Amino acid sequence: MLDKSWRPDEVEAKHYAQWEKNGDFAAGSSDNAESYCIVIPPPNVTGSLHMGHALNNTLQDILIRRKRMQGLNVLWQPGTDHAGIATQMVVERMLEEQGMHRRDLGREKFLKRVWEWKAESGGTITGQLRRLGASCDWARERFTMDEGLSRAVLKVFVALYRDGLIYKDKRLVNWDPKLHTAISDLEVVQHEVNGHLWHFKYPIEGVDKKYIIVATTRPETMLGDTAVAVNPDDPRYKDLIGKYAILPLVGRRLPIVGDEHADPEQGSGAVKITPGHDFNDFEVGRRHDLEVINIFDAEARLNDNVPEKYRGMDRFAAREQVVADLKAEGLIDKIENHVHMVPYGDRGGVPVEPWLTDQWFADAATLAKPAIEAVEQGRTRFVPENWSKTYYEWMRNIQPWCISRQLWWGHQIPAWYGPDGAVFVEETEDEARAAAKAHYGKDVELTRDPDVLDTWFSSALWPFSTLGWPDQTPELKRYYPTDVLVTGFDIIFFWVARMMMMGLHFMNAEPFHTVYIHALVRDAKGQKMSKSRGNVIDPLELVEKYGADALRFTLAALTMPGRDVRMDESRVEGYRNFGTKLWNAARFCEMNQCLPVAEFDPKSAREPLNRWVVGEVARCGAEVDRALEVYRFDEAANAIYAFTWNTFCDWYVELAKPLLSGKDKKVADETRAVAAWVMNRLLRLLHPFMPFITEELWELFGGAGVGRLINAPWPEFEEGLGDAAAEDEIGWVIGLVSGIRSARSEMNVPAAAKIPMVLIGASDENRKRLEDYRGLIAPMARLADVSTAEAGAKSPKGSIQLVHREATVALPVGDVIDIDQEKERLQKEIGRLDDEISKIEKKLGNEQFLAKAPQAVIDEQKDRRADRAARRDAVQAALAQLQAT
RNA sequence: GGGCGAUUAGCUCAGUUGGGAGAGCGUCCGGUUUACACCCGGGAGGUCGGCGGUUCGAGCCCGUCAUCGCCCACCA
Repeated sequence: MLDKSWRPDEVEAKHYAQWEKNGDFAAGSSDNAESYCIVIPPPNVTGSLHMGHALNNTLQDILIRRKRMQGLNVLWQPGTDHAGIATQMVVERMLEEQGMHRRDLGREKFLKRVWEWKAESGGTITGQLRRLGASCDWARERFTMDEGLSRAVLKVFVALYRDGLIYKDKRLVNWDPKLHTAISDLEVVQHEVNGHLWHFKYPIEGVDKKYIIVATTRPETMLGDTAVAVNPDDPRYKDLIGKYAILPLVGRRLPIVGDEHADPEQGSGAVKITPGHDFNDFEVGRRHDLEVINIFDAEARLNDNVPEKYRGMDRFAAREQVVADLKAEGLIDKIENHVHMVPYGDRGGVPVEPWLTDQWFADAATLAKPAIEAVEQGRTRFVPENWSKTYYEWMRNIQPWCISRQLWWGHQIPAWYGPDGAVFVEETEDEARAAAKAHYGKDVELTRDPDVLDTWFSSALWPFSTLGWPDQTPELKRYYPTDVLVTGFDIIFFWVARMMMMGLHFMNAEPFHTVYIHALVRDAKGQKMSKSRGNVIDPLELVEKYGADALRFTLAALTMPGRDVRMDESRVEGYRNFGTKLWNAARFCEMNQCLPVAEFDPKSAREPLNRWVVGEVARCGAEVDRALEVYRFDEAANAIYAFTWNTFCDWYVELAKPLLSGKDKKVADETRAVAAWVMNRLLRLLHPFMPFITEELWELFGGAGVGRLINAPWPEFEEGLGDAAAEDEIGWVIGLVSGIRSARSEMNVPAAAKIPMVLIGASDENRKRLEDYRGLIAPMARLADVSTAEAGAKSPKGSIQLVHREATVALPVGDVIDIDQEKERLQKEIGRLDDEISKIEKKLGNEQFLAKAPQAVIDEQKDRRADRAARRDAVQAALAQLQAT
């Protein structure tokens, strides 16, 4: 016997362990069955599960479990990412707590520490994914720095280098002065800052007391100025072009150049040019062949290229000093308050500095072309579709991708330098040595490039590197291209775009046919979850409290296209209750011996109630299929929820009670078989969403010798289950019971009062129905008796009539009803109906409507008019009778 | 500046070939009846952001304004 309520904690671990032990998650290895593959977005190896992961992996698991049940050759490829900067920072912070710096340890020992940390914490997140129920093929788990995946990285790097698609260049990059590394454009985030706009006066050379005014938000960079630009068409400054200004504090001569970059509308119209520390100025410098002066060191402290007094100062201290010094010299025109955007490193949390360094770049523009075409041609499809626009926008304007990082944790760049700086890019040191020997004609000392690759470089290879590439494995052949990638919009650029580029370049085929983009998970108020806001909801706490099934179902039900998921604990609670509801329905079935009957054919059911519910579950199944095919997780979840609670529990189970306890054993047996059959189908439909509770209940409803639910076939419903007649009859019963309940409540009939009912003036069909279903209706509507009377018959003295469709129901209530109150209620009802009727009349009186509306719509309106008119008359009659009493 | 999205019940949100305003939660009333109080039954509550247009008919289509959110770019 099942317990009274569902205890997730007791069974979840048990079932997961069994699934894993039985190899239920293992990829199918048959080449015959159709294959279905999802590669997991690899979480950071040292991370822990947050709500975004929970959503992302729940959706994948739903897709995967369903396809597995459908008998496809399924692989859900799991793994983790080494997460270069993030992981290195964590270990650095741990060292810091011991008063150490990574440089104290040296590269080798530091890396050893990182690997130790990985060994220590690397299992956390995969353990948490298991807790969630994720049915990944764990035996195939990969890590981006595994031997195999590292080999793929080297091969890709060398190949792209040889194709000229990777190159080394000296240009301005975003430099993170805290982490001491270059970062890509994508890793820069703009923060709004309340700052100032300083207007400086630069003296014009050879003209006493004449100045050109330039404005800046970054005074300290003036120490690196090498020109002043004005717009060539600006009449104010035209004459100054070709002349020189003198840089205060430094004394350098600055050519005044004419350049379109200077906007006459902005500031003073003249702009200081610092080619070494500003992307726009760098371009201006190129156009005018200006000197590029680097004034910062790696920590953004001023270096020896500035006057002595500023050397070694932090950039912000230097800013104050420069302003003070200029002020002292009377060279500040004015200072305005100014709100502007300042670029920050997304990891380091300090403003990044445009800095001139040697870096490796990938020619993203070239790689992007086929990736754009793949989406244009529909070989890869975004769901929801509008994300393709975002993708195009970025891909068509893509900049060179800076792929080198001045870190230690990651894939070290396979480039070796000879004594004269000649570079040898090879997959191994031996090959580099050989290449160097061929180049120099003798063995020389080589030094390896110390930089590592951007983490996203290896992630870009994930869909094929995890399947074994560069080896031609059976898995690679069977599962690439993969089917769907499930991810959040925040990494379309970082990851999706790059996988497209690399996949198309190296595999000659798009890495996935569908990219399903889901939203962000926010808190109940719609705020982004963040540690600083303190509104982070830990998915594992919710799992602890309500069970993994409840969290999963919540995430699925809240996943609507184009809208963020607002995680409200009350919803999780509600879906936990849903699990309990299902549990109790199962318990009811168990108590009534509603257990699977072998070879039972639902079409053989004779009772309309049974025929009806069979049709309803088939309809629910069709809806789940339809919704999941178009990634409408919410609609699928809601269909199951509504069927389970409203259809099955609220009506079927209740209406079945009299049948189960009735004298007709055949009917009771049929009902038992149908109830069990429905539970069986329901559990299968629900399994992808709520794998644990359904697996637990499968022991009861799976039937003899069918094994575990995870391996059960996805339900397919043949045509013609249920029928229109049964639907009609049960619909009528439900409508009648609802009507009576509503009237009882409005008439304040005590709930416990069992009263007789007379159905007056019903059609022959409905009189028959009432006869047929009185046994079902009476207990549901708490009636003592049910009978019918001819049309126009008076209801028994002291009774109340209520109107149901074409019929009038008289409820004799003795003295429990307040007659005046009831009169009032009927008056109101008449008023409502009159309003509705006049609305319809107006419509039907409109010639244009009659001329132009489709016939079906017109007929519908006529039916409504007839229905409402009949009800109005009936209520009117009831009122008249009431007044006569 | 460019793009995307939102605005419907107290709250969170559904609502597609344009034709009777919905769900969950909350609230109020009433209830232990073959499972379930993590339950059952019933009710109240909405000028569908404003204005204009198309249409016989608009929550839905078009225009416009307002407010809010996100992404990209720029901001001397």
